[in-house]
Amino acid sequence: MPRSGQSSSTRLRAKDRQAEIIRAAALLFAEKGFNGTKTREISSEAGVSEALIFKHFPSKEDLYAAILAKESPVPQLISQVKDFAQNHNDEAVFRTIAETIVGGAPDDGLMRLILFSALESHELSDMFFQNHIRSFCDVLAGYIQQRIEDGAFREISPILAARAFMGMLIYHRLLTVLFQAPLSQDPREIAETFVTLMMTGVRRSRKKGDAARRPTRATARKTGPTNHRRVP
Amino acid sequence: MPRSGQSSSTRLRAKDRQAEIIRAAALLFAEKGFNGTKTREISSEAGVSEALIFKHFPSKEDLYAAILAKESPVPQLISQVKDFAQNHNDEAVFRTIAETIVGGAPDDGLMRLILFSALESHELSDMFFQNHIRSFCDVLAGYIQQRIEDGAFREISPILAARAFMGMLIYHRLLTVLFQAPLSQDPREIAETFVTLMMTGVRRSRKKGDAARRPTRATARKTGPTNHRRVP
DNA sequence: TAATATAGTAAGTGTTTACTTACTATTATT
DNA sequence: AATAATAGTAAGTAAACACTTACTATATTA
Repeated sequence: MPRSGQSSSTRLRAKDRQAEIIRAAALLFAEKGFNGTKTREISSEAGVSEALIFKHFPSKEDLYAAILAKESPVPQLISQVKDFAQNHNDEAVFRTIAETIVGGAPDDGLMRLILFSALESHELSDMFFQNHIRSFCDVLAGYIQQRIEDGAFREISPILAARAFMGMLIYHRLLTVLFQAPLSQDPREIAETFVTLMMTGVRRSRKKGDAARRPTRATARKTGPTNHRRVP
Repeated sequence: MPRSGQSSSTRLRAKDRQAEIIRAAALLFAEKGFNGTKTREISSEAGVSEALIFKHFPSKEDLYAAILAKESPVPQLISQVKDFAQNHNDEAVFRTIAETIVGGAPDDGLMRLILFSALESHELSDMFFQNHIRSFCDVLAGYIQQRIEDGAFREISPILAARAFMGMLIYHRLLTVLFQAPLSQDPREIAETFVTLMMTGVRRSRKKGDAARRPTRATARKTGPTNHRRVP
């Protein structure tokens, strides 16, 4: 008689089982971090024995790496934004980004994974950050730079302007993810407030002599047209 | 002969020793989080035996709680801001906050502690967050609300405007703390860029009919004058 | 200075943890 | 149907962990 007992679950192909283990592990790593998650919990969540995890992944570290290595949904958004950017549709560019992020992307689990991996400074953290956050800032900074050259935006450091906008959105997301601090407004309303604030802040006003008191030209030029690729 | 051996260190009073242990522990908790830090490491960093830690703190959890319970340097900044606020000195209000945060407060260790405690969701995390972050938003939102009533700022949700500004600053700080993504500009220049962006974005423009296309009055009023205390 | 309280440690203890070993059950191939 | 390969597990193991115990050293005070 079969001694294996209560295993009523199906027997899967290696790839499918790995995917299932990754799913379970990602859930727990996002919830409790790398050090806070035990391999026994992962196996339990995946519905398999602990030993099987090590059949598929040499170590807990490797399993974690496999999760961080999964590609992000960000590039899709970026290409979407680039379409609007080519048409110089400022409002669409900002609104698309704002509504996506305020609307809940990256989702709570991914947000927590990004933060945990950054804090616990895994080898792949930098790449993970690059994929999910920095690429956004780079694209946006590039667009702002171009719009300054067009004369549509006032002279402002493109990197800082991009960081400022992403800051509004990511910080908002951070508060909701980390501290369950929900707002009464609905996401689209929130997004629009941020977009309006940003666009009012960067648009060149029609009237002359509003550009404040410091040598703005120096600031905008000092960063240079290529510099925005190096820092988020 | 004294068998205790290499202990050339001084014998301290309980309070001083506790402070030293807390210092060592805060350093390590900020670096590796609660689960990533071992009591043996703490004792080593503090230069005492592991047993002594448990003489002073019943458990590792209690030690962590003692660190989170320490009061923050934030209230001082808040009172400073309130002075400017009473004089309706918009630029000073925003600039003081911006220069403080961009200038490096909270420091790297505190930033990491806040994030770790939020992610690992300790009992005291909420209070810790309240003390270090939310109070800022509350004060700022209150000020913005008042300036809207003064007619100095356009009608915008005070909570969202406050979040937006704090977002620029905290996100900027986050990037430098977590990803060592330094900028070529000096902190004051960076702060000023954020301040200008924010003030341009919220100030009521002199010309009529600039307030965009949506019913701004509804948005600003819906949150109400007291609502900004409930959410960051 | 003897008594007493305080500050400190060396050497454990039971439990948990990442990972292994030695085996069984199921599927695919010939 | 026999063979080989794959998918899976029960029962470990050595090390690491938070925390104790039983003791020693140094102050303070009557």
